[in-house]
Amino acid sequence: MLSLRAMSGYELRQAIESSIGNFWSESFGQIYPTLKRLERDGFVSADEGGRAGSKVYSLTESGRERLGRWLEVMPQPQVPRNELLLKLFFGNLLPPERLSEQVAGWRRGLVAELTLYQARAAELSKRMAGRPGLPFWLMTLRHGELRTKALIEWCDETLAQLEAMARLKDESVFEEVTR
Amino acid sequence: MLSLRAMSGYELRQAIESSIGNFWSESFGQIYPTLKRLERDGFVSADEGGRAGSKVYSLTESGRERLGRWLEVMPQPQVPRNELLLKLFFGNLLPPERLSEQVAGWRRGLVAELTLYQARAAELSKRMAGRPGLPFWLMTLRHGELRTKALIEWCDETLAQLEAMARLKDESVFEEVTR
DNA sequence: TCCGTCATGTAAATGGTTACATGATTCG
DNA sequence: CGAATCATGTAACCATTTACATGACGGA
Repeated sequence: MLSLRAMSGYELRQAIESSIGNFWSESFGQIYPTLKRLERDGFVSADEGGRAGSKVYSLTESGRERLGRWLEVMPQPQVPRNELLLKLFFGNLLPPERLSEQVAGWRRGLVAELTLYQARAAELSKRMAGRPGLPFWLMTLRHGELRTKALIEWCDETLAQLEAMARLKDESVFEEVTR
Repeated sequence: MLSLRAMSGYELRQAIESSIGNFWSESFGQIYPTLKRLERDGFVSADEGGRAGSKVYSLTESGRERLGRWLEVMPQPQVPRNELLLKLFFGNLLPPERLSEQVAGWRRGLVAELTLYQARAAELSKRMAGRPGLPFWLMTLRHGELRTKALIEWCDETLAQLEAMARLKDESVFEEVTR
């Protein structure tokens, strides 16, 4: 983030939240100690900020070089954790309606996410036109868009199946009663 | 996992790896202390295993009830972390070819994942036919399939864009030389 | 003057992996 | 008999969040 512009720790967090918040996040408890460590190691330098006690950090040459080397390293796939899927895996221990609620709730979140991606892409294209980073920023948004669309599709498919299961269960109860 | 059958800590890990490994994982360093804690709290009980010193854990009634209550709680969305996207975000600091390599590498991993999902779904449907959990297990695999397909699509789109960028850069170099 | 935001930081707790140590059993 | 696998466990370390404490500054 400091490669884009010099910032305080506080601004850093806002910048992270508003630009890469969809796929990365950091808390103050991470940011401040890390800035100190980076300063100690000469990767960033601290200057007096506008107000008393505040500091503005900027990337040093050494830091920029280090960033470049880090960017070149292929990231290894991380272990995913998805609590909804974990619960769904044990779905037969729960009435289908309960599961439907959870999937539906998740779907609502995804739809909100999706509209956010699309709005942000439109806004960025205007506000940041000509900036060298723009194509890459749009790529990350597009990733979110495609991913979210696929997951919404999955929710719809899954909800339909769960509903069919619930209907089947009701029918068998009906048969039991009429038999 | 113990709701499916009684297991040792070692088997537990294998079971996790082979069934929900796509969206969850646990290490021995987590498993063994957790089993002790669960036994202390009465959620699981330990019996003598087949070999000396080994224990087979099973879920108690209290544990099954607790599991049921946990299943009902809606999971809150977790903060995602995607290192590839993080690097892509700062893509203008790197030659496009370097980025292409990374995206292509990721794509290879995704393709392998996808074939695994499809193979597993076919195998499960046969081997576990009639089991009450089967529909839910297939749902989690279907999630992986749709998600992975979307991400492969994104990779293709992104690779095309990166290539176009690289071509554009080469052209402008060519112009500089011929001018 | 008081509230909201800007701003920095630390301590405690949590969650999780990795490395290490140890030993039983099985199979070729 | 040696290697692979089954099996349990602990200690160190790393990453991360949350809660807390503190205070500056600007504007209503």
